[in-house]
Amino acid sequence: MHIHGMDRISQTAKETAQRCAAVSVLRAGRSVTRLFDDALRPVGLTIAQFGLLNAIASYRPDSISAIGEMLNIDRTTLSRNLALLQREGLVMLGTPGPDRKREVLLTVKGAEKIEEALPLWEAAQRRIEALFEPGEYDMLKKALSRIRHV
Amino acid sequence: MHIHGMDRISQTAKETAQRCAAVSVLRAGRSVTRLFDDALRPVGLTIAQFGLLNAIASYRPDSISAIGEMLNIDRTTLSRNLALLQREGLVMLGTPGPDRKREVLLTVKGAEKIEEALPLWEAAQRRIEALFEPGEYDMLKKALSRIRHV
DNA sequence: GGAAAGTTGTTGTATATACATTATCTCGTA
DNA sequence: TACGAGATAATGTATATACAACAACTTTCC
Repeated sequence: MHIHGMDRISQTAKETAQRCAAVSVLRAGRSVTRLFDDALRPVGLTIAQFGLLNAIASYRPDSISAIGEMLNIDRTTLSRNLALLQREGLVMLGTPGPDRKREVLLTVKGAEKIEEALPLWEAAQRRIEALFEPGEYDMLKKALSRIRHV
Repeated sequence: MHIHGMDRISQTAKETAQRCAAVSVLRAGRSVTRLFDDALRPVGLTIAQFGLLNAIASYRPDSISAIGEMLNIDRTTLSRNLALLQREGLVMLGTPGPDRKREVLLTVKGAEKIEEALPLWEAAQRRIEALFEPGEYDMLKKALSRIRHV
């Protein structure tokens, strides 16, 4: 096919942009972030914070690094994100053991915050799921999980 | 099924974490970001910057906001990201017209940077595509694009 | 036993992201 | 014509993210 009004670099750039996995995933990431952040704003949580609280509630991690492996987040990022949640009284960080690990615990206030946020999260989550046919959403999650383990 | 050693909130939290679209997408996003950032480090670009340069090369946007619509990025974010690329001499921002729009142009140095980065990007991109069967990757992109337009 | 290597967490720095607000301009309309 | 609505960009502020470097501890291996 002949290409009109477009020089070579522009054409290559267009193909790159269309093909790039990072462009696709990150663009969708900004959309979901906006959707869930908007939904959770009334309870004063971002979706990142809600996800972090849920990870802690799920697994009672015995170290900060353990959360990092679950969520694929760098320890140094978590160090700061947890400091914020601690400041808000939603989590407690145990004193470092002899191996320097710090247990991470949900406070009562943190558990209540999750409960409070849950229906707001559910509404947003349904908006996403409604975009897909049955089974399709699970396939998407499987595909994303494959990327995660690259 | 009976649940062992797990209280109610922990069980709910686990289900939430498994189901949450934001957790899936953002976790994959951190992985791809790391993969591409590592790949592009030798040429001094992040994948966000490479994506932005490619968008500019593709469409010669007549305003900052126009890039935002393409990439689903807030104008205020772009304002700062572009200032950085301008500082590096990779893009030029036109002087605001009477309607306050600023054209965004790739410099020669910017075009060269894209060329230089392209093989590094290609290698990383192939690593992602290799995770999927033929056609599967396209389905993933379609699914993500549906989320993008939520 | 002791040095090297690995693990864990923190801090300095830089980039990415978006909301709220502000400044400036255009345009439609009363 | 003036005025308000909308578009456009910049800036203040806050969160999210990760790499480099560091401190402190454990483990491994000679």
